[in-house]
Amino acid sequence: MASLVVSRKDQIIQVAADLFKIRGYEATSMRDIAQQLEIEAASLYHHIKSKEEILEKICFSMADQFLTGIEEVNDIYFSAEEKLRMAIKSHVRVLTGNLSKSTVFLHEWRSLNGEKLIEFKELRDKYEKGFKTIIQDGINEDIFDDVDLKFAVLSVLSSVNWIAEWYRVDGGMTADEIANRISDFVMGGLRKKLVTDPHFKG
Amino acid sequence: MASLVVSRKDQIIQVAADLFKIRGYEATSMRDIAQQLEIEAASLYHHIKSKEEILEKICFSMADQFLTGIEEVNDIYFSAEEKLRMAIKSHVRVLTGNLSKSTVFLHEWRSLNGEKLIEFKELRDKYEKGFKTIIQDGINEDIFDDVDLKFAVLSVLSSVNWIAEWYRVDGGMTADEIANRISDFVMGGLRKKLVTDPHFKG
DNA sequence: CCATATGCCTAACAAATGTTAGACAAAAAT
DNA sequence: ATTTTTGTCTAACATTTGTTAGGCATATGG
Repeated sequence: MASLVVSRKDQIIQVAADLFKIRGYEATSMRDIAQQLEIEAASLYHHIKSKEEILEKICFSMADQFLTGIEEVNDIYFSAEEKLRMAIKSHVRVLTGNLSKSTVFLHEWRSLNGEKLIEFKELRDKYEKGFKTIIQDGINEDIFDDVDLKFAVLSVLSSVNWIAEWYRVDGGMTADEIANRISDFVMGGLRKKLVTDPHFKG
Repeated sequence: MASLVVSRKDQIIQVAADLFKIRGYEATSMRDIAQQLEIEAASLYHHIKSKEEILEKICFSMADQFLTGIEEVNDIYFSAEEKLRMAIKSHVRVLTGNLSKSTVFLHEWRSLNGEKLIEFKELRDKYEKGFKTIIQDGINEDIFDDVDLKFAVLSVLSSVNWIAEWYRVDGGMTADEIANRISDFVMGGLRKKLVTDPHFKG
């Protein structure tokens, strides 16, 4: 079943993700996807149940990766700052690891319907909660400013998520370099302003 | 022509923007828009030329507002920090002033075609350049860290743009409050780390 | 060597899409 | 009072959409 070579189904999903990223889910037709694979649209249905199944597979597989990352970080005992840096690193790695799928995860999930949509939103909230926990830890540890929690989380998530809008694989920055710079940046906004050394770089 | 009461055309565009924000441009049909106005789809065409014209009107009117804001800021002589705070304030005001249209401006512009798409991208680049100028000023003035310019701009824009994802009119925060908090936050990431006073709040 | 599974094809479908044409009523302008 | 404008309607259109049915070929496994 699962093998080293990419299954046809996975190929379809990846190609679909690439198109969804560029044109959006609704603007991408099954014939567009098929054309990219040089087959007919009807042939896709021997591998997938429906167009929406493709979207579900993308959204939930990414949700899974993002969640796994932050859960691992929260399981380990570390300082809040260390945790936040690790969480950001994990996030950027997942995101840059599959940019197309990540973009779909971030923007196209609203095309999900019914139970799947509810389920997805729950996972998304769970992920936000993971960051919230870390920042709350930081406030408790007196490391971070006592900023409004929700606001801080949103600021952090906005910084990391916007990467999907501008990151290019050949842009010269590795995932970890980006993660470090973002960490420095948001840390500057969160950390207690006690610094004396002008060359301090966090 | 232009009057105090909202023209039918403007009503259509506003209703369309609201739907585009929720479901996306492609997923919103002319019949959806018509239904919201309690008329038939065909009736829309006495006011607008095409579905895409609606999208164009939304995208370019918002681009105009955002650009006007930052140009005003850059015309005035002020410190870079002051300018950045003003630019952020202007941005948040425009954004919260019409959340639906702003969201369309941020996410649905890719459904534009041909010349209009190119034109729009130019305006968008021009806006980014406005922020870039401010931050460059700050670096020259030795107020901001010598961060990579492009990276800093993207960080700032990510912070302000993500607001569209979570801001609710009844959420208890005014536009200016949000602007101030974001300013504090990004300033923490940009400003030279020379602070000694632990109660310093920028 | 045969049976089965895999992967693709053509053809077709019902539904939904953006849009046009032409008619009719009410309001505004002359 | 009559013309013009404005705003809507019904009806229809060509196209595109996601999807299904059924068939044919190649590879796989007994």
